[in-house]
Amino acid sequence: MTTPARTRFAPSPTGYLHIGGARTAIFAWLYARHTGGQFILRIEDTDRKRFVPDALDKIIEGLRWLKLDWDEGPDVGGPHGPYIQSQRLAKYQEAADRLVEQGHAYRCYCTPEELAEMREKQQANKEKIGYDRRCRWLTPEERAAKEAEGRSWVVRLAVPLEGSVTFNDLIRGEVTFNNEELQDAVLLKADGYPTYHLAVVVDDHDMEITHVIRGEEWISSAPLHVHLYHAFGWNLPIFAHTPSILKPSGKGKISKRALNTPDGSTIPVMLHEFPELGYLPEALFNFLSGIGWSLDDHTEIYDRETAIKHFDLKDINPGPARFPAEKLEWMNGVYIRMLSIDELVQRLIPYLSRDLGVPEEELARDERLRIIAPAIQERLKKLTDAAPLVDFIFADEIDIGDPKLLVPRKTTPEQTVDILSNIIATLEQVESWDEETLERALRGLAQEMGLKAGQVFSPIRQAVTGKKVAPPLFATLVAVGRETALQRLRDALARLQAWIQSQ
RNA sequence: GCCCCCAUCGUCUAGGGGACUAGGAUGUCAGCCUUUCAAGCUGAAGACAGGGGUUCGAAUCCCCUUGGGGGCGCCA
Repeated sequence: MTTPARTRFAPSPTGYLHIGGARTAIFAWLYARHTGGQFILRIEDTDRKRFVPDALDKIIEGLRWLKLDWDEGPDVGGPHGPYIQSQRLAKYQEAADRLVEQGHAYRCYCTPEELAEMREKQQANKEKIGYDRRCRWLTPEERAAKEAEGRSWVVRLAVPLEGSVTFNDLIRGEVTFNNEELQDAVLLKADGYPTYHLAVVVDDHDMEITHVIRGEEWISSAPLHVHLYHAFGWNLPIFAHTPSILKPSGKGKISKRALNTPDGSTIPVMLHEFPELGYLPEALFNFLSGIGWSLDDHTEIYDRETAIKHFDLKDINPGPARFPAEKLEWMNGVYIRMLSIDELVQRLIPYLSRDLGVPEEELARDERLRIIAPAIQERLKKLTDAAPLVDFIFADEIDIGDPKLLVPRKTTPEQTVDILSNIIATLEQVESWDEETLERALRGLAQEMGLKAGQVFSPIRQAVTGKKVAPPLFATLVAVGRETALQRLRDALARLQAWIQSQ
């Protein structure tokens, strides 16, 4: 067994959590659980301008829905709290002061306007863009003058001017940057809030994080963090930069809003959208864990216990991956089919209630739903697919549409009148209303009339469900019930006759 | 523009010098099953980006090219 790891997921409430972030969270969670360590949730809310009020709730809801539990976090507490960065400001300020005192950082008095001007000039002259470190070289007198002016300031890291930094990434191996490429990044903003760079390093150290697992967009700021760890005199954690998930088109990484797939359908990208769209959390978990990582060379469907057992950060494939949307549809269907009937019904109820306008308690009591459930189970890719498959059961009246739809292929309307009459007669006399009896009776009728089974079945389907495509016929009839089914057949017959007359 | 990361079937992946005539899955196509639609079963097509090395031997190691991704904010 590996030594217990402390990993964390640190979302920022500046927006909702997308599946790329959710996948990183899954990896961090899996590794903590695999090593028997702890998983920590930390909120990085140091950007006061971009704060989105309900983002945090949505993020937490989503993580809980995925059943990622954390051992320490804003809502559960822990020995290293608080776990919300805006409540830890004093720590960052102290840390920044310390760096300034020791000469690892300095106060910069440049205004945003001055910096913008500088960048413009750099662009115009095709120079390298970046802070020119003008405040790094200020003499004590100049500094005193700026302070006396009452100018506000930020704290910047005094990055080494020469040499290079190398750090080890568990997924990618050694990564080296020349110090010349690095910026004197801002650590503490004028409003007293830390930037990401200061806050992560201070918190990860403070919270004893052993493995920093985050998206690959952070890889280019990792050298900054390494310098910060050195400046503080702290040991480096182990880094693991997760590959990003690209749009299905492969153009750019996944961002906000639903995505268009090549076949014209759309897929959601925000974690909180998945529940309402009928995806199962265990399916999404399995699916997301399989992007950039695989259990072995042949297993696709596995539960989280199995994933925990086999997971290792070093097995993550470093290459970016497109979002394989079709595979999720398939996998969600697999998970739906693995549900017991009781569980399927339970999970279906909220969706049917929402889409059909029937109260949940009523659906829970309605045995017709339980009867039809086995018949629709293998037809569902998402829980939301159920409503259009069963709506006829709960409808007061069926719109059969064009009466011609009652007429099977290779059959005339007149013959269909005959067929329907016989069906009604047969069903009126059937001794019991169960699938087996109905099938025997209706197949017998077809044979008697010298018809193919489909010629008898399809008018029934159309009359009872109003659809060309519906769940298997006998289960459908049983679910609808004898009286309703017969009534719908009689209505259909009447409409067909009326239509023939009018021709 | 500069820096960093990456590169196996359309897509997600297995592979970490000989076990590779490159495995699985999805998607596609065909057949079977069949009352519609599914599901299921069977089968087919389908990849080591290109070029140089290293080696007896390279999908696997090195270099270059190409292509993709990311970063270059008082945003995370």
